[in-house]
Amino acid sequence: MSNIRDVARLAGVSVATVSRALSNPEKVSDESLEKVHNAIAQVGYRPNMLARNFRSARAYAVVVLVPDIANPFYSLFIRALEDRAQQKGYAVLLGDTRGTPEREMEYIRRVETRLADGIVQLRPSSEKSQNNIPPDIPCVNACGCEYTTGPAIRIDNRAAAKTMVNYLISLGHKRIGVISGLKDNPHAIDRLEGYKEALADAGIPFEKDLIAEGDFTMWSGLNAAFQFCNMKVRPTAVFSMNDEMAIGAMQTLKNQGIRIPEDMSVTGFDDIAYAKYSDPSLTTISQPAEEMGKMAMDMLLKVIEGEPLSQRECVLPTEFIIRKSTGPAPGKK
Amino acid sequence: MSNIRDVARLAGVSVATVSRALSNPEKVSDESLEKVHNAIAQVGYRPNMLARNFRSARAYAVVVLVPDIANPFYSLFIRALEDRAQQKGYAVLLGDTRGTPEREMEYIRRVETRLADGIVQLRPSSEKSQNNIPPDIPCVNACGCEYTTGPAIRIDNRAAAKTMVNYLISLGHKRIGVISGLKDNPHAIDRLEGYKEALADAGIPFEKDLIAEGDFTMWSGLNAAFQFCNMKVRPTAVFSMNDEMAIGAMQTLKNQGIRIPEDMSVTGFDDIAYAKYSDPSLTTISQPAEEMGKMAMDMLLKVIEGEPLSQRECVLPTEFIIRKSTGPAPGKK
DNA sequence: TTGTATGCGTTATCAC
DNA sequence: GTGATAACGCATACAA
Repeated sequence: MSNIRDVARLAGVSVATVSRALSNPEKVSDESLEKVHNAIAQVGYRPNMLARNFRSARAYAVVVLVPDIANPFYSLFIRALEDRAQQKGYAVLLGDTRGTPEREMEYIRRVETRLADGIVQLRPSSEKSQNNIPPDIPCVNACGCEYTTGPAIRIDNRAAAKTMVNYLISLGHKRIGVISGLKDNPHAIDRLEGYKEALADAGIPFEKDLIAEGDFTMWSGLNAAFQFCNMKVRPTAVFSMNDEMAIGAMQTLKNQGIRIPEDMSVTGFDDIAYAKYSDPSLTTISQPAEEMGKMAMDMLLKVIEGEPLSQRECVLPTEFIIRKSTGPAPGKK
Repeated sequence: MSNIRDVARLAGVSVATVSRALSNPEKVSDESLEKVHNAIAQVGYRPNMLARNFRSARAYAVVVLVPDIANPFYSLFIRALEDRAQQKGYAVLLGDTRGTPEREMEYIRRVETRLADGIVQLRPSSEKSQNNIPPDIPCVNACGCEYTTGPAIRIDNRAAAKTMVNYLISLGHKRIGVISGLKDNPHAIDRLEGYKEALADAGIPFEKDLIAEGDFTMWSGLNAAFQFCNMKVRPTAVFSMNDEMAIGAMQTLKNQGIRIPEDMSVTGFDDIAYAKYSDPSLTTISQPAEEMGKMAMDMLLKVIEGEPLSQRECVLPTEFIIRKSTGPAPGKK
C-alpha cells in the first residue's frame, strides 16, 4: 500500500507538497500539481483517512441513535440524514439501541473515544427519562417532541393531535377512543394533551376508560382494539398515536365485523408508506421525516463546527391527511 | 483531553503498561492494573480510538451497501447485521446507494481509504450488472441471489418461487400472472425461472403476456395490477415477486371489484411485517432476513481477519407461509 | 513483568 | 511555492 512519501518521491517533490496538492491545491503551482497527480495515478495512491482523521482529531462521522431502524418512520428519517451527511463528507454510524440504555451508552462511548464527532438522538426523552448524553458532546435531538434541552428538531405533537381530534368531532364523533403509546412516552404525553384540549374545547368530558395503552407496534394496536370492541358503549372513532397501531387496530375491528368508517372511524399518525395502502386507507398526520433528517444533520454539523445556531429548536409543520378510514359518526350525515 | 501519557504519569508506570492494561490485561500484574485503573478513573481518560485504529491500521467498521434503507426487508437485515457488528466491536457505516453507481463508488472509496475494513453488499448483481467492488477489498454478498462470485449469503429464489407457483397450481390455477421486478434484476430472473419450471412441470404453457414488470415498489404493483384487470381472460392468480407490489396490486384489484381470493389469488415474497396485516393477509415466502444479517457479518469478519471460509456461499432456507390471499381457482373447490 | 524507543501517515509550522 | 521536520496518541519490538 503506497503512502504519501512514495508519491512525493516519484513526483520529485516533498511530502508537504503532495499533502497540499490534495487539500489546498490553490497553494501549489500547476507544474507541481500535475507531477503529483501523475504520480498518484501511477502508484494508485489512496490517502489513508485513518491517519488524516487521527491527525486532524476528527472522525468525520456521526452516530444516529435510533430506537428501531425497522420502523418505517425512522428509516425514512435516516435515509435523509445519511444523504445529507454524505454530501457533507460525513459518515453515519448506525446506532440501533433496541431501547436499551446499555446499547445507548455503547454508542455514546463511541464519540467519547473519538470514533464519531456527534450524535443525532431519535429517542424521545422527557424530564423523567433523561437521555444520558454528557453535555459536552455535540448532540441534536430529532425525536420530534418537546421537553428537550439541547438543540432540537421537532413537530408540534399537541397541535397535530388536536387538529385530528377536532376533525373527528366535526364529523359528529363524541365518544373517541385513543390508542396511546406507553404512558410515559413523551410523544404519547404530548398527543394526549392535544386530544384533551380538543375535547375540552368541544365540551366533551374526558373519560379515562377510552384510553388504551399500546407501544407503537402493530401488534399492540391489534390488541388495544379489543378493548374498544368489548365496551358496552363503543367509541365511534379511534385516534391511534401512530399508523402501525392503527393498522393493527383496523385488523381487529374488521375481524369483529365492525365496518370502517361506517361503524367506526380510525386515524393514525406519521403517514408511513403503508398508510396509503391499508384497507381502508388511513386518515393520518404526516411528519416531514426527510426534512427532519436533513435539518438534524445540518444542525449537528453546526454544533460540531462550533458555529452558533440561529435557533435552539426548530419546529416543523405537519400535514393533516384525510383518507378513507374516517367518516361521519353513525347516525349523522 | 487526557491521553495515555497522563495516565501513565499519574499511575507511576510507563505508557506501555497502560496500553497493555487496556488491550492485554493478562500481561500486566494485578498491582499495575489497579494503579492504572485508578489513574484512568481519576483523570476520566478515554482512549483515542482514532489513534488506536490508525496505529493498528484497522477501522473496526464495515460499510453496508443497501439500495434503500426504507425497504422493510433491508432494514430488518441491517438491524441484525448491526447487532452482530456491535457484539464484535465493529461499527456499521450506512451506505444507502439509492441505486446510483456514483454513490456506491463513494462508499467503496471509503474502504479504499481505510475508513472501513470491508463491505456487505445488498445490491443484487448479475453477470451484466457487475458490482464494481475491486477484488482486493473484503466483501460479502448478501443480496440473496445467485450469480455472485465472492463469498455470499443467499436463498434459493428459484426453488422458493417454484414452491409458491406449485401451490397455486395445486389450488387449480392455470392462468397465473406475475408481477416481476425489472427484467434484468437478478432476483426477478431467478424467481421467474422458478415460475417457469413450475408451469412446465404441470404442463401449462408459458405466456409472455402474463408477466407485468414492476420495480419492487407498492406503486408499481398497483400499476401492474391494471394490466391484469384489463385482460380479456384474466388470470385467476397473481404471483408477485415481493410483498410491497402484492399489497399495491391488491389495492387495485379490490378497487376494481375483484374479490381476493375468491376471484383472484395474490401471493407475495419476503414476508415483511405488513404482509400479516394486509387485507387480506398475504400468502408469501419468508426470507430469514435476520439470520442473513448475522451470517453476513460473521462471514465478512472472517474475510477481514483472513480466516478461511468453510464454504464460499451459504444458502439459507426460506419458509412458505399460507395466509388468506390465496384460495381455490374460481369454479374449483 | 516492565520500560524505552520507534514508527504508523498525515498535516502544519516554520524557514527558505 | 516549496521542503524539512515536528507533532498527533497509541501499540509494539526489544531490552532489561
